[in-house]
Amino acid sequence: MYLRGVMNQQGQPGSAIEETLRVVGDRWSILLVRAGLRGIRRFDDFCDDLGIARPVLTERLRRLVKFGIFERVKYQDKPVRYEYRLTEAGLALSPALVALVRWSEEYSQEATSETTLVHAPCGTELEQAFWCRSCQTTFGPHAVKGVGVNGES
Amino acid sequence: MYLRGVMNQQGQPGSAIEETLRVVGDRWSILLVRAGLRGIRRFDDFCDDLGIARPVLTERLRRLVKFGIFERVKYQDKPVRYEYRLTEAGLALSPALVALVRWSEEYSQEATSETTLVHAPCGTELEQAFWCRSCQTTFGPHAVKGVGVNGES
DNA sequence: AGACTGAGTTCGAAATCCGAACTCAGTAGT
DNA sequence: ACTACTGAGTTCGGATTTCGAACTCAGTCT
Repeated sequence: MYLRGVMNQQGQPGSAIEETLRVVGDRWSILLVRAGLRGIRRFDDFCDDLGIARPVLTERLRRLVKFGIFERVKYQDKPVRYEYRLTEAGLALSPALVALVRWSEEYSQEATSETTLVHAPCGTELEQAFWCRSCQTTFGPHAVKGVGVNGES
Repeated sequence: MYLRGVMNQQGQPGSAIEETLRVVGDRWSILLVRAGLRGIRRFDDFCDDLGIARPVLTERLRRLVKFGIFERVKYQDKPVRYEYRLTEAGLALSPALVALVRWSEEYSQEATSETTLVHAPCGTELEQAFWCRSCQTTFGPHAVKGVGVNGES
């Protein structure tokens, strides 16, 4: 029997990830965060780099600002100009981004990637793992339980 | 000066994550993977659990199967019925999912989450970290360099 | 004056999303 | 034999999003 009772109807508050994915779960937002991490800050640069349509970029940036992932900062006065910078919260998305990049490299077809992810101090390619404080070990995804709310695996 | 030359035009192959996000970067796909991890396998159960519209679910599942994240498995004959199971590749998305869940808990408003993510063997709440083999240390997102392609940070 | 820059808006066409109702094969109950 | 039900979809029309291309607007540069 499959648990039918987990229930997640439309009207309900929904779990945290659901809300998060309503903000960040589209084709562009994650890419915008990645661009932000690569040092891109200006409207036209986001536009050129991602090939995103301008009206969509406008809307996305507004939303990401609203949810505290980017902030809109004035960087000159004469003609008043703004740029978009990742906030602390935005930076904190990098583990998710890294996990996606890793996955892409490993499983995506046409992965012509020369991507490298390195530990900045030493330059070694990094591993992503979970860390259990009490066991003092790192471990992979298979030993994780309870992904999400009410998670019976 | 901002690097204008990173270039990622529309027609181009695009980096691996871009392709990945074209598959998985929408409001539902990640949620479907999460549901899969929670043990949900059948069409109607996905439907009820997520509140996703049926035609959209059909299309999403088809796409995820096509990209090797789910597989469509016949589980009975008499009336022939199929269910959807996460593949190895699908399971491998869990680090990304976990990272998102963690982020959601920490930064999303209205985070009424009672989510817990634990190390299955011991039940301790888990940390997510990067692991540098040569330094033998774990470290956080700030010490990561080169997120994505051509990444100058 | 004329061209350019950066950050957007406005437009109409095309693609997606949605809920509700329908299909279709088989099973279970009366 | 008739009815109801199940599971995995499909069909429908309408609402929403997305798109590219062209436009705006303030200020600067030549």
